[in-house]
This record gives sequence, C-alpha cells and structure tokens, in this order.
Amino acid sequence: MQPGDPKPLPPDPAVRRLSLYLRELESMLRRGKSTISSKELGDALSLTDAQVRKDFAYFGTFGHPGVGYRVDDLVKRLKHILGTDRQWDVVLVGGGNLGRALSSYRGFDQKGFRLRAIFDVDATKVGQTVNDLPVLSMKDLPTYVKEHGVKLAILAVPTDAAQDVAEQLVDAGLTGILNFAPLKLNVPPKVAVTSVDLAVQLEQLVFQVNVGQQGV
Amino acid sequence: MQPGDPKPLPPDPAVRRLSLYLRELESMLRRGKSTISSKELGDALSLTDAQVRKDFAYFGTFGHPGVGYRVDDLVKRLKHILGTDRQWDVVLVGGGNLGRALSSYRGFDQKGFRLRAIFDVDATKVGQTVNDLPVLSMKDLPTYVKEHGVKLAILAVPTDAAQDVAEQLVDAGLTGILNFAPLKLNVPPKVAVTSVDLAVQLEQLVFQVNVGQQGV
DNA sequence: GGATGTGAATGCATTCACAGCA
DNA sequence: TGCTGTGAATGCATTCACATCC
Repeated sequence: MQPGDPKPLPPDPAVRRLSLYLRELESMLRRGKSTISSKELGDALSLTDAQVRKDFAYFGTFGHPGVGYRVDDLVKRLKHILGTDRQWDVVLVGGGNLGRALSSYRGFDQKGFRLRAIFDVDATKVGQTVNDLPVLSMKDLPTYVKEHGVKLAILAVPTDAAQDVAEQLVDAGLTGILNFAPLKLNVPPKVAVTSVDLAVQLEQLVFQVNVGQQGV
Repeated sequence: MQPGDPKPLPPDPAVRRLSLYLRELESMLRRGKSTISSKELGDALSLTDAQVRKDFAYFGTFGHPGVGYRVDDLVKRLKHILGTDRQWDVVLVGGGNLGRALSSYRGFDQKGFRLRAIFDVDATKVGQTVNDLPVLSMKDLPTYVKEHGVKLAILAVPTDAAQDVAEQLVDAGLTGILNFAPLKLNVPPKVAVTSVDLAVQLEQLVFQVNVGQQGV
C-alpha cells in the first residue's frame, strides 16, 4: 500500500466482530482485567487468536508485543472506530407494542444512545408520554430532525407502512435506520440501514436445531 | 461428489439468505405472482442472479429452464428446508419489558411459531396472564418442557442472569435458544443458539453511517 | 519467553460463462 | 429465445507461520 492509496475498507465480518470484541472487553474491564492477549479474547468468543489480531490490524496497531492489549485503551479505541465514543440521539418511529418495548430497553443508554422521542401517525397517541418520551406526530418529524440534528431512527411500524415511512425518514434528513419491519427497505445509498427480523432469527434457529440433530 | 459421500453442509451465508428469499417470495405470492426468475428475485434483494441460483443449488433443483421458478412451489420447498413447514412451540423466558413485548409480537405466529408460556423467577408475576399467555415459575420449566415436547426458547432475561438461565434451559432439555441478552452464551454443542443484540445493531448502524458520509 | 503484526498460503464464497433444456 | 444448473475462475476472508519487539 503506497502513501497516496485510498485506505481500503475493512471487511464487513471484521466490523461485525468489532462490536463483539468491544462487548466482551467492557465486561472484562468491569471484572477488573487490565491486559488481555489475542488468544484469551479469541477463546472467549470462539475465534482464533490470528483472527483477532488480523481484525484489529485492519484499523490500526493497538497491542504491545510480549504483553498483549491494554483493555481500557482497546475499549476506547474500538469505541472510537465504531463511533460510539460519543452520544447519539435517536428517534423511535412507531408506538405499537414493539416500539414501546424498545423505548424501555435499557441497553441502548449504556452504549450512549439516547432515545429522544417517539413518532406515530395515530392521533390518539400523540401528546402522550411513554417511558418518559413524548409521542409526537409524524408531521412534525422533519422539523424535529432539523432542530435537534438527529441522524438515527429506529423503525418499528407495521410491515405495510414500513417502506412509506422509511421514505419519510429519508426526506426528513435521517441517515441511519434500524429497521424491525420484515422486508427489505429501498433507500438511497447515502442512507444506512440495518435490519432485525425477529421471525427470521427464529427460523434460522430452527434450521440449526434440525441440522444439529441430524448430525448426531 | 460420489454416491457414498456425506452431503456437504451448505454455506452459512446461503442459509441466511434462504430466509430472505422466502420472505420476499411470500410477499410476491400474496401479490399474485406465480413464476419468478433468479434475476428478478436477485434484483429484489440486491443480489446477483448467479448468487440466487447457486444458493438454491446447495439444497436441490427447484427451477424450470426457460421459465424460472414457480413461486408457490419454491415457498413450500424453502419452508421445508428451513423446517418451518410445521408449527413450533416456543417458551419465552423472562417477563420483563422485552419479554412482554416479544410475547405480543404478531410476526412469530405468521411463521408458524406458537408462544405457549412465559417463565419468570419473580413470584409476584407467576400466575398472571400476559397477552393470553400464562406466566409460570422457572421451577416448573423442566416438567413443562417434557410434557409439551417444546424444543425452543426465547431468552429475554437481564444480562447477569442470562448464562445461568441458559444452563437451566439446556438442563430442561431445550435444544434451541434465541438469545436477546448482550453476551456470548456458553452451551453444549448439541444446543443451537442465535443471538440478537439490539445495542450492537445500533452500533453497527453508526459505523455504517460514518463510513457512508466519509465516502461522499 | 511471550506476545504482536503481517506477508504468504489456504480455503471458502461469489461470480463468470456456458452447456443443456423448455 | 430464455432461463436454469454448474464446473471453472476469481476474489475475499481466514489461517499459518515467522520476523520482530518487550
């Protein structure tokens, strides 16, 4: 790689594992562990030591030969790479069952995500407060996004409405959508989408259960 | 591949895409589409036609040269491969916010998953009914699992309790766990685990958002 | 000695390209 | 002609193995 070369993007699988490393390291930090080797970290996540070192190498050099990695330092640097070394405001779109549950999920805060408001089309919900969050009208979304500089939305609306609502999110200026509706969203390339399909996860589990039994 | 050879396992990424093909095909079936080409299906999911054909080829030959795939037939066969051509009983473990939300999620039924009961350690919750499901004591789990032949659990308990509860699930005889706690579960190899970490999903989204902006 | 970082080798997934069939 | 199914070719991710440094 020569000086003028554009920095090659890291492999997607490596980025996904970065979050798992971080999760494990934060847990170890809480337990008072100060340094760790690639072997130890790999064992904790069922990965090889070489995999761990190579993943880190895509992003920089963090370790100390003969010693390992300083846990607190590594946590800081991984957070910085992932972009979670600062607070992120998030709006939740959809005030149904799933939306309300997500609004009460404590795990988001711990990673620095701040749910700011819930948006819904249902006029009877608008004006209420759910888990300390105001429920606002979808009509007010564009203004709200501009005024608060929000970039991220959690989309938890019914499947039939999801594509339409996603387009409203894009128009409002949001650039990242965490989608819980079971369909593929069509959005412009500048907008990032991550999807979680709960039923698909159960389906994949069933496949694994069946494969596992047939292998024994 | 010779007659006596053991059937090679399909690549993991192909299995994951199978669920996405199925989801898209079911949507197309509802819209009245009767046949589809690998090109059309690929376009709908941002995949190449070759990828689609290769994925199917790992599991059999489903198509008709010159014509494409019959949507209804393909749906049936994909369901059979994934194991969702029959009903699956599921128990939900953890009656907190997330657990209650999941118990009301309609998407599971549509895929043939039947939530049967919620298990919780909290004695004040036991005996209640949540979304038409009985809340039972963790003590009764082993008996319940044996009597009803349940194989799958959704694990939605606090992080600190998750590993311990997972071991109880394994001891009770369950063989598949959909884990929502943000840690890596340690279970025997005969038990399948699929994990969903909501905060990690947001974190990955943030990374994508940042990469996207820097690329423009 | 003990561990990292990294080119080289391997292995796996994706894409190509075309024979064969409707 | 149109499209599948599939070997061959490519490209990407993982693993190996070792020079290097504390």
